[in-house]
Amino acid sequence: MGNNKQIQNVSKATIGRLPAYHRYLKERQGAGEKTVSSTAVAEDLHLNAVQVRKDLSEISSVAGKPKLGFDISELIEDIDRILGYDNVTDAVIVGAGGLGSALIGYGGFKNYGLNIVAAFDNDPERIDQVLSGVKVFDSNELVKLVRRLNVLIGIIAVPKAAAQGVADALVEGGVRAIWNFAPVHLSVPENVAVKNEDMAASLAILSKRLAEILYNEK
Amino acid sequence: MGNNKQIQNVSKATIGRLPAYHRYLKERQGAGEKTVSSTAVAEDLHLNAVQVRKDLSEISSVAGKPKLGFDISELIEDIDRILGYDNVTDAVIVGAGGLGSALIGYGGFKNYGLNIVAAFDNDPERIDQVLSGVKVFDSNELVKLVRRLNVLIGIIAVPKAAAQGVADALVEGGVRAIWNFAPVHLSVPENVAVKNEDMAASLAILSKRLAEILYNEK
DNA sequence: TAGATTGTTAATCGATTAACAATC
DNA sequence: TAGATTGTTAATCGATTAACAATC
Repeated sequence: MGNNKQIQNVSKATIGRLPAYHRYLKERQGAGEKTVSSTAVAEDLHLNAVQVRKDLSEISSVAGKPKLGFDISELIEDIDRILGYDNVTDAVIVGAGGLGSALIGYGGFKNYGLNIVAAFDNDPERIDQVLSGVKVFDSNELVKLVRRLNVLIGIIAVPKAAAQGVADALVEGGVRAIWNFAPVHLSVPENVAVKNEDMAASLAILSKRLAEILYNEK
Repeated sequence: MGNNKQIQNVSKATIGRLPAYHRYLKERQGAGEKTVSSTAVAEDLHLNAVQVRKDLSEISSVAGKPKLGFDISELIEDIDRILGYDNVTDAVIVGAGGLGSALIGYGGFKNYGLNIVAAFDNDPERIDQVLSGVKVFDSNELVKLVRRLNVLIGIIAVPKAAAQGVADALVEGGVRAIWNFAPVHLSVPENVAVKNEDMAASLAILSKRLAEILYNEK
């Protein structure tokens, strides 16, 4: 019942699935549906039905109804609130090269509650450019600007040799969460969250599955 | 003992950590070290020492020596072999826009055993371009070309509306593993592996940790 | 030798899945 | 009403962590 479900209470595994539910629910809503059953969600997303039922009942502020299922717009609101999609958070990105500019250009992060307010680079050719509406500043200004803008999230998209230095600067500027696209382990204080986007790890897992598949049909 | 450790026997969680070990070991090797203890690895990568010891003993073809630790170059070779970093696999990428060209330009995948041999796009402005040495072909040629090149891995970096169609074409061409950067669930036959690079899910998990940190010091 | 570090067994933890009664 | 679908408890699974004897 209560309307105060908090992100803290929801398991990490469930949180990781919420974006997929959100996309799916938006899609069904767009198709004019009003309710959805966990059975249907499970089938379409290729998940276990019990898992979906548990996830949805855990996050839903309104109980599902036997025979009917869950109210789609209620669920969407709940996920919006839990993941903070409704109140956008500011972030900065460091590194305006290939990956950095792709991330800036993607633009879709706004839908996920993330608003990139500034980019940083130390290449004079990139400084002062405006990429997809985001201005590139000199890395020297990072600490000062991050502090002034009161930004809590930093995205690292620099070559690996530079990543730790950037992390240090972000922390010094007051950032409390770092999304790291550089293939290195970052050392940060305990009270700063780091999420590594480790492409090599993803690729390793995909290769493992591929190897299994090929092996099984040998 | 035996030199035939296979990727199949190693747990998924361990596989996911191997790339980080690999990077770390390369670094120590570069610094002139010959052996390394799991205690040291654990400390530097902020992992649990028992976990590291278990991972390393699981993958190492040569047992670690009490007091000394593991032989660095042996470990590197073992990981190379398990993850297939030693025998490069060909892949194609579909979508040569912002993210696609960033991935192509990254180039570092070769170190991870992945060689991008062709790109596809349906935008006439992009077709026939050569990005970082990779030629962009017309998407119409995808099935034919993938089949002819005998490529087993496909990378999807197209807008979400196009992703399922691309997946179908890749499968038709004979691809057995798909690395999907589009924010959609793909339906593929059972004997095709899919690894979703779900940025929204990563971001959700990072936001959760940030929320916890801020909550705890409220 | 002494002790740092290994390998392995057992305990714990978190997440998934199975089973089933409750109910719209 | 009948039955599809929920919510919840218990069983299972995989992964992590703790404990400790073996050993270079």
